[in-house]
Amino acid sequence: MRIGQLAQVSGVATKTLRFYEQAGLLPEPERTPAGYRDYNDSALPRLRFIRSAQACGLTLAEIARIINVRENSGPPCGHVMSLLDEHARDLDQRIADLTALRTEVRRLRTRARTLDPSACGTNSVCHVLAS
Amino acid sequence: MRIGQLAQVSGVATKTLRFYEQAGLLPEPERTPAGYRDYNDSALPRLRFIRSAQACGLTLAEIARIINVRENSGPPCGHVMSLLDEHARDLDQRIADLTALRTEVRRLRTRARTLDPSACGTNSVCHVLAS
DNA sequence: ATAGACCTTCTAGTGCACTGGAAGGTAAAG
DNA sequence: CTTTACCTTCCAGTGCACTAGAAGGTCTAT
Repeated sequence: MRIGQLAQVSGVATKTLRFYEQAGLLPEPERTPAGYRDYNDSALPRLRFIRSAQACGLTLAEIARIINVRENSGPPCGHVMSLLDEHARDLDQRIADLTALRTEVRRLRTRARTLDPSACGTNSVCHVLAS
Repeated sequence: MRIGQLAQVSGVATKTLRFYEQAGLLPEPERTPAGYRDYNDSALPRLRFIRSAQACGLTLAEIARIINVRENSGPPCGHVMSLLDEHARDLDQRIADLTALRTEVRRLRTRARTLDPSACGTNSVCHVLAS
């Protein structure tokens, strides 16, 4: 399977496939005599794995690390579990931060409707945001 | 007031102050005969405004735009209100996305504890993440 | 034979908000 | 006079995940 076809069936751009290979996410494929990449059937499940892991919020570096652990030390379950724990905590934090921010933005927006534009002092940029 | 002192009292790094000036967020200050930046009292409230706006999730480009509107067309209230609306919607979306992601990550993490590492097939990288 | 579709490598750019470092000028203190 | 601290400009790098483009090689169809 050549790179364009893999891009087609996987939905991952050609450029991205080469980039993943260079980043250690995809193994180096065989080459045709002309030097064209010739992927075997393991490439597609690997790409699906990468997409699943990405969808969980893992970075490419973390995914590469999981693949590396897998190839050198067998099933990376423990490693993956601690990564998931870490990301769950991270998500808790980010959701809390964004929720607080949303509350503030809504408050400002509501306040903006009750303020008189002409009362906006010339010494500040905006009396809605200046708190 | 020289740049180091302004950095001190504002808590914004010297490099960042020069960067803000270059980005149109801070007006170009006076210069001493030696070419040193000499800030007046308007710089500090301006920096506070930038910090407030940033805390609301506005980008530097949006903040620069608000400042520009203010300087050319007076109080930017309408513009600011639509920006706040937009950011509130954006926050809703991001919070919903992250919450869904957190649910999924927790589900995988729970599942990982019940799966047997030795049952992890050799043809996949990780049976926890491969779904 | 030639058009075009596809492939290769390499370098460099995107967006965001800074941050770091080099090379050099200036001011105040000892 | 020299050290030290501070200032200047300019260029380049950070992290993340790609993405773009140039210059060239190859394969297939007409």
